[in-house]
Amino acid sequence: MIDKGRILLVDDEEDILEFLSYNLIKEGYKIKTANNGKSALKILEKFNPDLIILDVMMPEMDGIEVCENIRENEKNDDILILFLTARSEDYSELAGFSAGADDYITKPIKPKLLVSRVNAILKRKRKTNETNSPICIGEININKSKHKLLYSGKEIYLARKEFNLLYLFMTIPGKVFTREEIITSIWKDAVVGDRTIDVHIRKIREKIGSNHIKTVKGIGYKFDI
Amino acid sequence: MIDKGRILLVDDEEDILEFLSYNLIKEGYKIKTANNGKSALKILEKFNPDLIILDVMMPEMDGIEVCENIRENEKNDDILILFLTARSEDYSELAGFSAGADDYITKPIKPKLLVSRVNAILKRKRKTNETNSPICIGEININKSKHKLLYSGKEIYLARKEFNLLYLFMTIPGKVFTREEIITSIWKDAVVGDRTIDVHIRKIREKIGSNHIKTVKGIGYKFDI
DNA sequence: CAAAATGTTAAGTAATTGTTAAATATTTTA
DNA sequence: TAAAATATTTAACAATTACTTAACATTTTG
Repeated sequence: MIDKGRILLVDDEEDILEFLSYNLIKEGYKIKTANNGKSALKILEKFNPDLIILDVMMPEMDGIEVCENIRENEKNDDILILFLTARSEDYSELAGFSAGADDYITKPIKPKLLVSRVNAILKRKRKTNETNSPICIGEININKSKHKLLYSGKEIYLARKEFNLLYLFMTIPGKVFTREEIITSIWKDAVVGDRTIDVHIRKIREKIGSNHIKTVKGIGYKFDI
Repeated sequence: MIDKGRILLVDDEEDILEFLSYNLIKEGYKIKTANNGKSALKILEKFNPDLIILDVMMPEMDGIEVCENIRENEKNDDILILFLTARSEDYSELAGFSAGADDYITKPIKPKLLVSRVNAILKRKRKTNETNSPICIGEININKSKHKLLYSGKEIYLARKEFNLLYLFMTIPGKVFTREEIITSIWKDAVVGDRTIDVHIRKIREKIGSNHIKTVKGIGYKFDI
């Protein structure tokens, strides 16, 4: 069967893990399970799931906390998180979303609903990943999903921030991205010093030459062939 | 009826031109037609279409060639190109995209599909243009989001204030902008000396010639072709 | 022609970006 | 997990570019 996606299930109740596993394996998903937040975080390192289904109510570390932990690491930006919540715990919807969840399902879980929800959310993910499809401009070929940059056919390694910057510029060649736009898009409104962007730009230029990323003084930077 | 957009149709078969015209006019588009590549390029200069629908198979100059010709001129960056191709000519998809096409439709053409495709592609265009759509007047083409000024096809760099000034004038060609209007729009009520505007105007004139920005003594400045 | 408005220049000032190297964080490796 | 290797950010300073001003010239208008 084709690889429909990888899902990590996190719940303290073994029954629920089994129930979820059963239904999702039947659909063709690759499943791993964890019965607490800590082991979830551990499995996460190796398993590289597309989606994590997380019970909100767990002893020790609850789902919200686990979610925040996951979201802290930028590396996990692409992982979807779906909460399981009892119908009564209404608050969890809010808390969950602000912690970085992408969707939630209320217990009791109906198999059909679960499956269709999971299908939908992963389908959406595949779609947005497609938009992250490789961009080829002139001699420069950049592939986000593979984190790979080819310059005149040979591979050049860019660190993550460098890569994301260059990729951003290349999504709309010629457009001048203001510093503000860059910050909100790459740093998600984190506060970084004034020269941080410049330093990254410098490093990119060091690697691909200084002709492609142009400075528009007073406005921002843009990519040009 | 509102102006939904301007489309240039290029095909060597009169039947198809009529068929396309009929369906697109009904949708509210302004149409011009050409039955070969050469005349298409000629019409292009005056008509300034949003979209060109181009038959791949034409005698003399084929669609790919016409497309490349159009794309050669940077001024036409914003024009969308849609290919008409027979289902068998699979290669044309690839060749077309690499020549700079934005989409393609296979013959035989179904009216509904055609219309929905055209609507979609032009809707997308309007959306991306809405923010800072490029303005093209005579030989002058100014694109705010790219911070780019083309004069007779070649790029001229303007500093930020110069650029904003020229862009402001070009948003309403012919309108006289008073000094007060200019100040509030460009300087956001900062206090600047009496000659500041003049100096910027002078620099713009130095770069694009002194015919386009005209002084209206006692009132302000305006853009004219 | 005189007053008012605008044009021109060069120089001073301000603002923005580039460049380092070192300090922190993070990730990988052993 | 500790050490090593990478990545990211900061801070100080240099370099560059943009902007404004002021003094004077020129043009326009009544």
